[in-house]
Amino acid sequence: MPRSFLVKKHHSSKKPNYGRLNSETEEVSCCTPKDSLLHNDIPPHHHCPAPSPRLQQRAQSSSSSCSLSLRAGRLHLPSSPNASPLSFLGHYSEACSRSPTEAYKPVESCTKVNLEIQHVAGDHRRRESLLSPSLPLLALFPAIAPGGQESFECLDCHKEHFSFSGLAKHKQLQCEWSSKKYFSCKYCEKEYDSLGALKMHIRTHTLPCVCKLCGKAFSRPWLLQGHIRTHTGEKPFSCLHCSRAFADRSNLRAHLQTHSEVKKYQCTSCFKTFSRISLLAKHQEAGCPLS
DNA sequence: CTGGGGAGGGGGCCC
DNA sequence: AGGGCCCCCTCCCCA
Repeated sequence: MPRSFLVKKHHSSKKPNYGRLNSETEEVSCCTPKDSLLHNDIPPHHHCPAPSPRLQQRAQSSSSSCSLSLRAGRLHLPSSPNASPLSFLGHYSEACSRSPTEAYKPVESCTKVNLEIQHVAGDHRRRESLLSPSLPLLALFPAIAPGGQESFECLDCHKEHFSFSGLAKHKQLQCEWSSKKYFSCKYCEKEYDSLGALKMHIRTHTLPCVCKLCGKAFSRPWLLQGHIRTHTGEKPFSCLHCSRAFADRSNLRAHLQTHSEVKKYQCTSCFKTFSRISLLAKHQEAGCPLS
């Protein structure tokens, strides 16, 4: 049943880091733009698919640093336990020396590439703890501006900076995109701006509350409670105007509308009122005679 | 077709 | 952070 009207929409295609959250009690995920790149755009298997649409879009959009970032994700970078994020600057020139086609060519071990990136991610996270909010990994790769000067692009808002510290400060204090976190559901496309909201949503997939009487599963305990009332016949919500009682408060509220001469929902054309918005919608869809 | 009841689901808020 | 509750909503069914 579609409930999309209740879901917050973000103009973001962020995807979660499920590996990180699988260690938690529920399979939920948090991702920043950085995480998205680390864990989704660079595939952790051996078949290196084409660059993701997001990266392709960025690569085509203009910035040389974006282009580099894409290549770096496909390059077979040597492992070094002491590698810092900036050690990848050395690979920058290697990447630029290759043609785009070559740079995108699948390498022998994408897993190793992925591990390298993960290593940088770990290093990056240490840096991140000092420069919170997060710094995207790929922002650590400089581009060469037309004048020959290195520039560092914020991959969230695409603003360029001429020093790493400038970029860091921007990410920490100015970039609105970087300060936002998105939490995406692994079972569907919905995104939330808080972990709690996502956990709540994921319960609608996992349905942890099971009725002992009929086995039907629900997302929340109080939904199960309401369902159990259908077995017991309990109706704790009574109408003050008549003798009717209801098992559900919402249904009592809807019922109370029937006692009101002026219903809550009114047609703006004929001014007829309806007890439910769905009835008003039906009225308008059927074609209000005065509209 | 309309109105209403029953059942269930969603996010948000509060504690 | 998690549970309980609230409010709003939809869908199905029936009179």
